[in-house]
Amino acid sequence: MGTKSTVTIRDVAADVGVSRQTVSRVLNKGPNVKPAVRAKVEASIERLGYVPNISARRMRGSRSYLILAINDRQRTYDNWRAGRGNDWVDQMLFGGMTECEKHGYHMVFELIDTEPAKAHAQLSKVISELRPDGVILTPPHSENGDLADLLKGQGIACARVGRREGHGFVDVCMDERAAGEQATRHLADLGHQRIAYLAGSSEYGNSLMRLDGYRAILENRGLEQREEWVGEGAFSFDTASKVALQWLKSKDRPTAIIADNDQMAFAVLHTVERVGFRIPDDLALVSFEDTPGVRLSVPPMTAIRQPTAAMIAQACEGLITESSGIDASGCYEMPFEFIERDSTARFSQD
Amino acid sequence: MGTKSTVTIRDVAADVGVSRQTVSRVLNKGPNVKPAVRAKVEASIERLGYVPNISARRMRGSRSYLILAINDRQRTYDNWRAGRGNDWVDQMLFGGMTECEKHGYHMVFELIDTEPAKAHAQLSKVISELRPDGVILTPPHSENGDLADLLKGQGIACARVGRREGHGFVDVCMDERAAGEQATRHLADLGHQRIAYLAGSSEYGNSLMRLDGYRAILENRGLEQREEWVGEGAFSFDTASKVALQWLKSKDRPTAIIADNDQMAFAVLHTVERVGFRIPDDLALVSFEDTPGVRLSVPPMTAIRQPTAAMIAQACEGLITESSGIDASGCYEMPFEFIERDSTARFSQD
DNA sequence: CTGAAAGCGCTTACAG
DNA sequence: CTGAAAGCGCTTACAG
Repeated sequence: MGTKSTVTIRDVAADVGVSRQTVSRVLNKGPNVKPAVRAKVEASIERLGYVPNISARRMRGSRSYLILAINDRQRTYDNWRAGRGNDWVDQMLFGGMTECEKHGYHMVFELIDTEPAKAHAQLSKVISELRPDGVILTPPHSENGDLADLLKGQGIACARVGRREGHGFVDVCMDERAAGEQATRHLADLGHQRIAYLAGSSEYGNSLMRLDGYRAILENRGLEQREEWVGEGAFSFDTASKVALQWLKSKDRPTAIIADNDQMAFAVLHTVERVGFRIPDDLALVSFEDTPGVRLSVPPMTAIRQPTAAMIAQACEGLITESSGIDASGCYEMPFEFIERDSTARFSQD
Repeated sequence: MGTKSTVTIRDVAADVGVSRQTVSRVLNKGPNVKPAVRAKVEASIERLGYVPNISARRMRGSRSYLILAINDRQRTYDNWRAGRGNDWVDQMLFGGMTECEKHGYHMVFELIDTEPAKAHAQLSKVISELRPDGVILTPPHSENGDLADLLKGQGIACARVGRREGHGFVDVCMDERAAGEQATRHLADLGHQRIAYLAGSSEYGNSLMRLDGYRAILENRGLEQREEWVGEGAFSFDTASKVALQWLKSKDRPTAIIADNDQMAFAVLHTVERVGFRIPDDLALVSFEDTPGVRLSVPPMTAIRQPTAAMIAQACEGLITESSGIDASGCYEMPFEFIERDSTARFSQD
């Protein structure tokens, strides 16, 4: 029905015999429409196949029905080019599009540069062009205060992934500390006594929180803590390989390693192979991202799974609520998953 | 600069002391502006930080600067949920966003259902809302004539992935036959004489073309062709496993298998492991998609890599050209890549 | 080469 | 509860 060239609010108004404003009120679920009139308008909309034009809506109106999700250009391109199969973007879209659709919104995904000055200019440009109702910032842009200020200055709601302040922002995160605890507890429960932690970067707040969780469990279970069992892997394959090699060659070597991201977990995997050990028999391994490669590795890895889709969905919901004038700022902590696979097993003193 | 609340064309006009139409002409690179005036306007735009509002542009104007890319909802959700790491969507975005950005366009990605009636209604809705200048249809929607008609009926340019007709459409594809030839030639060059082909579905045109390429090389090289060496794997892991098992258990078994997609290639990998053979020593294997998992498998697989990003970029370019009133319809065949990894090796009669 | 007028399809105050 | 008017920021004919 109604695939005629273009049905406008005017056609519906004429069809029902009311003014355009009345149709607009029905569309926007406004008050002050007699139920009978509302019903007639709704019927006409259905029959004519009328769909509001988003561009027109946002001209005079205040809402654009657009949520803009921003990722870092460099990292995203690197991933795409490498075809590494990191599914961060997919999970963002999954969560974001699903949520937006529920509310009649559309998600637009854009990339901006890491470099602060460029990032500012590019974000400024895209919000001027698109005038989204809300913007989602992911790391590292979620850490950039200028960007957040720009958005707030233009009256655009802003969600930040991986932040936890709230205060005017829709912040979404996961409980990193609990994730660190979970990984460590799992290994302790399996009987491991010498558990090493391959950290990403001490500048990365979330890394620190996970590490806190690790330490808390070690403390709690009375397991040995050694400074050299906390390594700096710099989120890099090569650096992580070196650290892992050192650990594996040491006597009293760790029997389990927790890696702060998948890249480093793969480094451990390769290093273990190189020295002729086996996972999980000689070493248990837990990773922290659960990108697809982790499921296909040999053996498949036990991992913490970040709730990317859930975080973005929550961000969208918050942003959409905000743009209807209701305060939805705050910090939303989404539950992570822990997925046991074959890279961890009971430690057997042989 | 110019992060004031909102700079409009009016501000620029006032700043330079010309009319809004003149500014509009400069913006749209129209003729009939004195170079000196053009320069002054451009300088003012730069200084004021003016950025055209896309919604306003598409109201009176004919262009929306939006390209809509449509994927199948079911398949996309399945992939996302499974976290299988299929990077189709990523490659679409990679090619599409890069190209759109060059032309000042934005890409919007949307999902519609497979079921024809729903697909029609959903596409109709989203184009009414967004009024994109062009729409990219991917399989299976690219095969749906109704959808193409809907778009053309509304005067929206349409690109189709995997079609080759042209005729009013911007069709993009890869040379499937040549890909089939390439995979087969590679194996023949390595000395394989008994090469089997694990086909997807005979209803899928691209499958048939690849198969043609396979047969052509066999013919050309004088290699044995057996009917039972062309198996129907239905693009499914389980079905493909059965076919592969039968092949591997037969005497005079094939020494190489070409699989029509990665799912089936993985099935072969697992089956080989199950019967105690090794790849590439006992069997060479080539796959046809090169999703990320293929690079992480043990061993990494030799594969044809579909030019997804290039196809979508080409589709965007064609669509943008069309929307400026120039005919860009036709069939664009993009080059595929062939990536040799460790699942193929010289056949040694031992 | 440049500008005054009209209008795209909606929503926002403002009357009634 | 409903409608007549104005206007969002642009571009499109149409004059000059």
